[in-house]
Amino acid sequence: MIRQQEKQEQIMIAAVKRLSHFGVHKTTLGEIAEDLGMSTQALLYYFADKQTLIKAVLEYIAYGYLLSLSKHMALAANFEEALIQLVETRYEYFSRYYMILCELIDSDPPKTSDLLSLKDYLYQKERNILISLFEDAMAMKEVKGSSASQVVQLVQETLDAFSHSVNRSHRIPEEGQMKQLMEKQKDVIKLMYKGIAA
Amino acid sequence: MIRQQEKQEQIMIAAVKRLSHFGVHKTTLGEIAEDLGMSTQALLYYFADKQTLIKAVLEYIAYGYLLSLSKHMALAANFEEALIQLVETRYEYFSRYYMILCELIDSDPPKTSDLLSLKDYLYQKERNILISLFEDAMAMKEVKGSSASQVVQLVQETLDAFSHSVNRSHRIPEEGQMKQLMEKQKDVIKLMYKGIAA
DNA sequence: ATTTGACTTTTAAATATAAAAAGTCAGTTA
DNA sequence: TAACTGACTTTTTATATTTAAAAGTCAAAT
Repeated sequence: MIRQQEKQEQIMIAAVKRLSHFGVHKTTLGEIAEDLGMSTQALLYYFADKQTLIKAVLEYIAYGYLLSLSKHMALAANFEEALIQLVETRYEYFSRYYMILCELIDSDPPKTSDLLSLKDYLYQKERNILISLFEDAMAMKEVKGSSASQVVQLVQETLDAFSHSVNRSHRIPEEGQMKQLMEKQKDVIKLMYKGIAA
Repeated sequence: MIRQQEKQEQIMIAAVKRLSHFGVHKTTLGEIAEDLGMSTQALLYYFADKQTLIKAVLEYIAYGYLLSLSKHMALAANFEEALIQLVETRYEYFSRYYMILCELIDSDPPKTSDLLSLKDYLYQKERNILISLFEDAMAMKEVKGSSASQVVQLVQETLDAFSHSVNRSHRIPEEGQMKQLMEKQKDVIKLMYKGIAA
């Protein structure tokens, strides 16, 4: 029982490494297994199939993101700072796991509803964190009173829009391009913030 | 001489029709020629090759866009209205010529510098129109004093980002999806406007 | 409970083939 | 001589065929 979980974690760690370097398509179960000195079939014993493993990896990443986001948000002195932290945390995770994420987010044959619902879940969680902070900011008269969920959703969608504009044309994006994008996101967010600030 | 230009225009009109329905890849010179009751080679007499024809078509569209934009902008009572007109005019052209535009904007083998520079040209012209209006608005104390070109560029890039987020996954976007996108763009623009309003 | 060996099925990459479209050009037509 | 055609070559695109690799199954072994 205990060993089982340990092994699963080992596999996931190895999988994350491979996947974040080469993406889903260019990573085989055999390679992940080899990194751990085990056979493909042995690996399959712990994860029913590739899809299951990938789902586990994504949940692992999502969990880490939400944790990191909460931490950074907690440190922010006000809502504007929190928004900047949001952009930075998104950037960090997006560029670290770019290869995995983009293959799954904008895959041509729409992926299993499993993954879509994970995305929705993540989106929802992130929104809840932001809404809560926005409401605090309203209470503190930092921002004008308005529909928290509406404003927050717009923020999310705007950041998403910018993210989408990255990987156009299937090339691997350069580090610099990513950073530049983040700066743009910050600029827009700051301007939007001015629009809601009290 | 006169006839030459006439014929070229006829061809361009026919080309625009075909291209805006089926896009560049799915439209052949033969089809365009057939619509006009002429042979492919006859058509080739007026346009050296396909690329040249397409370039002409794009310039035609770009010209129309800038004209339409100027007209709508002139009617706007203030800068905020002008921005809304910008979103609407973009939407109109983007959805009308979607098939042509997206194939050229996000083509995998980066298209000839010809087309890229046309895009830059269009971008620049649009920016100039906006900068001029922004400066007027500054003079009228409608908006806070700030770097016109910086603000305008941010507006352009934000709208672009949203446009990019459409055609993900290569499907033909639905009318409703497009409209929804435009509404999002308006929301963001309005919020950004609040951030710059005096 | 965990792993392996021998297997089948599925998916992806590489190659070849055929068809359509693009483009050339000498020569005809008005 | 501007406008076009016919016969042609080259290029691109689509489709089928093959090949190899990866994914997945399962009875049997440890």
